[in-house]
Amino acid sequence: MLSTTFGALADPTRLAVIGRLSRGEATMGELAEPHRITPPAMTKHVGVLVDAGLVTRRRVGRTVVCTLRQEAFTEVEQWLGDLTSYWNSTVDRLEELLRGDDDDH
Amino acid sequence: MLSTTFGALADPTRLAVIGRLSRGEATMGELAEPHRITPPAMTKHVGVLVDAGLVTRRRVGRTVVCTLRQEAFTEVEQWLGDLTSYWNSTVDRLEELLRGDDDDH
DNA sequence: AGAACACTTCACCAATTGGTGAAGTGTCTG
DNA sequence: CAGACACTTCACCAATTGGTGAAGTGTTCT
Repeated sequence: MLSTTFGALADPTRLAVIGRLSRGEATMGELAEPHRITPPAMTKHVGVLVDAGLVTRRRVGRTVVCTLRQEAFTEVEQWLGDLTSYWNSTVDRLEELLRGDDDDH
Repeated sequence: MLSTTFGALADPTRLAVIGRLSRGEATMGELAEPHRITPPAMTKHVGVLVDAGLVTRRRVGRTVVCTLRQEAFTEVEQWLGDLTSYWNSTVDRLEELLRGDDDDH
């Protein structure tokens, strides 16, 4: 569900993790490092992102490497696109009309 | 904060409210009607959306009319744009390389 | 084999969230 | 002015969330 995706993004730490992962893969330790946070807390945060389908985890040696699943963001893009395209086709036109910017009529 | 915005969108009822308001203004009653939910619950949901800056409320007679604040979504658009533009400029190129689709080099 | 490392799982806690019914506030209608 | 109407505020509740320290798991290093 889309609300689950937004729920996963509804936390500054997790948003920062997404930002970090958008620059490339990272281990749990690398993700935790900039945030004054304990390992269990980061495990939970990444768990939320994995459950929402935004991130994948795999074991590499004794580390765990996390990767962003770009496909998961297409749903959000779609939703936002639908929302804003509607405005562009109706509200903006109406505003133009109200302002009198009706040159092309 | 962006995480607050996502937090406001992290609920199916509130997502439906946003969808409804994208088609035009609506009263609290109109917003509550399709969701088997009590008035206090809808007051809370809309309150969350107002606090996040996504919606404005104004009294009209004895009803309360809600309106979407489109500007609030530009922050999300910006964030999503940054995220995906990065993939388009690097990851896709890398994948092309790995697949051997390097015709234009 | 034993120690160090990089997490994860396991209680556990305080704060927040989504819901409720009951009572309160402001507005229109007869 | 009395009642109906459209909410909102007020406790209150159960479930979820974000955090912790302590103990457990799997991997590498010596």
